[in-house]
Amino acid sequence: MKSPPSRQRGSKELWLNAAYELLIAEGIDAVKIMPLAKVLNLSRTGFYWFFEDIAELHSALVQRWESKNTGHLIQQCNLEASNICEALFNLMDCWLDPTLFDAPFDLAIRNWARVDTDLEQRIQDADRRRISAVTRMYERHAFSKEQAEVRGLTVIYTQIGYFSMQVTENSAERLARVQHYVELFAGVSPSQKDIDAFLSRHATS
Amino acid sequence: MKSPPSRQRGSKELWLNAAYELLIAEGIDAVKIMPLAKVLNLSRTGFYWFFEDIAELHSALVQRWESKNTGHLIQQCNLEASNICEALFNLMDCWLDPTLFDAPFDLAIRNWARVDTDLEQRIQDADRRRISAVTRMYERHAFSKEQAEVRGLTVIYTQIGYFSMQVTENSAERLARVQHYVELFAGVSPSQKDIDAFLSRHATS
DNA sequence: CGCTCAATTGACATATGTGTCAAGTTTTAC
DNA sequence: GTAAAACTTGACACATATGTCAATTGAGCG
Repeated sequence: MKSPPSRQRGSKELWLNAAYELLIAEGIDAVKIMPLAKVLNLSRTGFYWFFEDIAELHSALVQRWESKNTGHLIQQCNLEASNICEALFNLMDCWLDPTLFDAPFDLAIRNWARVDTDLEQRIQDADRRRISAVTRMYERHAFSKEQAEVRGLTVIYTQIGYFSMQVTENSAERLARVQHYVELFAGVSPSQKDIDAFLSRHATS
Repeated sequence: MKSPPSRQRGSKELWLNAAYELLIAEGIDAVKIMPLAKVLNLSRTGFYWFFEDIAELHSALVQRWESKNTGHLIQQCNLEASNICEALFNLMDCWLDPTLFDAPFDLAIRNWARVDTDLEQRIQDADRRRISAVTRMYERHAFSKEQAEVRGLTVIYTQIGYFSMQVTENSAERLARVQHYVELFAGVSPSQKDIDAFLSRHATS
């Protein structure tokens, strides 16, 4: 059995978390052992007790990403909804709830993939799964295959574009804007009932 | 007067062009003097004859970007159009004509800005100008201020998202898709006349 | 107490990057 | 033809990164 860890100073998680923070803040090129050691106040070489080399740290970061963002997005698309607006509001929850979707993480991984062929492949798989989930959502709400596809693509592009541009709106602005996005992507105005349900989900406590 | 240059091996443009290629291919962290020298088959130190230091090279890259992408996008928004679909088709020319909009360059600069505060400021200015141009385009075609704004934002986000995701469609697919984007962003189907005008502009010779 | 083993460390070897400088080599212009 | 301007170079000094290794620390246990 695992006894209470009562670890010494370092640990795999400690290094990994610091790497995650650096990746998000400055991109993969900043994720280097020496700066991490400085931040953690550990000796640089201690790193090698937990990881084979820097490649292993990098791949641990990718695993963390894979087991997070895409899953939640697809889950939101598959929630029960009685009309397209309600379904879109469910999806838009990802825009507003950081526990559902870690946008800075997604962005950082995406930028990294620009210089890493393997990772690019994995991203494109994830993107296909996301787009397909949104497209099927449209199809369930009586959109033609072609309409569903264009709207599925556009919704995902818009989300990535929004995050890529690092828009700084306060949450009230964003919340108000979402209703208009839903109208645009649905092609019809959402009912007051659906708007209210959405707003109450995101009410500031 | 300036006599015909008939340069020796190096030149400011030579280094700058190589830097531009590297920036696009691998991001700003790859734009370093040693690799550039290797590519150009020049000695590393020759660089310092043309540039003060690496910061000057970087700032030359930003200047090149500023004097290119945003201008053309705004220009396309301001073209005369008799309806919103025609106007959107004009804008979408930027998606299809690399001389109007250098998408990889835009992306590379955008990623770079994530770790450079000054540059981030300049990008956000450019984004504001782009969004405002699209918004005013909608307003000229009788959209309400609020509608125009949401649609202006969405069009720009979609464009950035599309390029960020490095979608690989062949030009026929993309051309077909554009018509559906126009329909979505206009809220009405484009006339056959407007479609034809658009298609003939982008006919493969 | 002192053994053991997980965790940590500093010294070493090596690679890649920046920037300076004095000494060269071409061109061009008179 | 020659002198000045335009350009190139290798040697040097220095900083930051990766990875190996043998020696050391220190917590817990018998």
